[in-house]
Amino acid sequence: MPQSSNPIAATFAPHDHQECAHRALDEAAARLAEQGARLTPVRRRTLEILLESHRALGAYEVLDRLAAEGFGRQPPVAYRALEFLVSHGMVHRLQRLNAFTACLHPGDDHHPAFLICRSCDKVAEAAGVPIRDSLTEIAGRGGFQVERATIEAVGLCATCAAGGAE
Amino acid sequence: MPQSSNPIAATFAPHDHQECAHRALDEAAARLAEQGARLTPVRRRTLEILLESHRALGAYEVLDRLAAEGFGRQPPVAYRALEFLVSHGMVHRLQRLNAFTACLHPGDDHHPAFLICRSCDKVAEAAGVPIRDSLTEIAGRGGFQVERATIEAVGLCATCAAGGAE
DNA sequence: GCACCAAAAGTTATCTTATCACATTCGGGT
DNA sequence: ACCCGAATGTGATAAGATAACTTTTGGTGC
Ligand SMILES: [Zn+2]
Ligand SMILES: [Zn+2]
Ligand SMILES: [Zn+2]
Ligand SMILES: [Zn+2]
Repeated sequence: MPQSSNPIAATFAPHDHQECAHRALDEAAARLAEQGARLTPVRRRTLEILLESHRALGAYEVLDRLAAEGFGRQPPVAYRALEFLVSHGMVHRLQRLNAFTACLHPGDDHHPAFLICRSCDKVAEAAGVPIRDSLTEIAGRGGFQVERATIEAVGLCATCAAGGAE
Repeated sequence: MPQSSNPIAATFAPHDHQECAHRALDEAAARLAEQGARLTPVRRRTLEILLESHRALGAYEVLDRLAAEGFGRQPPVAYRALEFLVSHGMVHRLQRLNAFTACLHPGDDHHPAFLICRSCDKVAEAAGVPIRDSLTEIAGRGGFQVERATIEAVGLCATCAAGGAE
C-alpha cells in the first residue's frame, strides 16, 4: 500500500502508484508460489489490470481488456481468473458494485471492510477486525455464529471532500 | 418482531409468525399513511409476500407470485413495488443475495446489520448502530466520511446450530 | 359530472451480470 | 511418447435489472 501514516488516506491521496501496484503484484506472486498455485498469463494479466487503479472493475470490463489483448472473449475467461484470484485472497469482490478490486496486502487481515468513495470511485480497505468483533458480539448475544461478513461503506474520501477533483 | 427477550433469537426460533407478520404489516400501513404514501394493491401484496417468512426473496420470485395472482408479469412490476417499499423503509435489500426481505420494525433503527443463516435461510436484523459507529470511527481516522453502510453476515443461527431442522 | 393532470401500473425490449456444458490445449510425471 | 488433470476456449443460456413508452387510475378544480 502507499507510503503514509494512514493506509486509508494513502489510498485516496495521490501517490506513487507504480510502486504501489508493483509491490502488490510481487507479493501476490510470492504468496501464490508458496501455495503452489499457478499464476498463469490470464490470471497475472487480470491482476495487473485490477492493480492499474484503486477502482473496482466489473467482470465485463476486465473481460474487454483481456479480449483486446488476445485472450478469450467469453465471460468465463474473466470470471475464472477473477474467481481464482478471489479464492486465493489476491482480489476482493464488492457486493454493492458487482465488481472486483485488487488486494493491496494479500496475506494480512483478509477480511477487510471496504470504503468506497462515491466521487472518485476509489476503494480502500480498512481494518475489518474491530468491526467484525462488534458484529460477532451482537450476533452472539442472539445465538448467531458469524462465519463470513460483508462490510462495505459508501461515502466521501478526504481528497474528494477537500474539493480535490484534480 | 416476535415476542422474546432477544429479537435475533426470536426471529430464528419458532414463533407465532401470523402475529409477527400482521404486526409488521399494520405498522407499515400506518407509517405510509403518515407519510402520505399510497400502499396500493401490488405494493401491499408484495409486502405481504415478503412477510410470509423471514427469508429473503429475489425480485423474480416475488414477480412469479404477483403474476400468479393477476398482477402484471413483467419485471418492472416487481422491481417498482420493491423499490417503493425499500425507499420507504418497509423492505431491505440484501446485497449478498440479490434479494429482498421485509423490515420487521419500520421506523426504528433503519440501518440494521443483517444476519443470514446459511442453513435455514432466515434473515434477522441486528442493531446496526454500534457496528456503524465502529466503522465510522475507523474510516474517520483515514479522513473518510461514511454515508451508507452495508453490513451483512452469513453464519449459523442458534436454532440450526442446535440441530433444529424441524 | 367532467376535464384535467400526475402518479401508478402495464408491456416490450434490452442490458448487465453470471453460469453451464462441452471441446481443446497445456504441462508435469512416467 | 503417453497419460492425466488442470487450465483455457467457445457457444449457449440463466439470472438480475432497467429503459422507454402506453394505458389506467385516482384525485383536483370546475
Ligand atoms: Zn496505489
Ligand atoms: Zn474520493
Ligand atoms: Zn415471524
Ligand atoms: Zn438457521
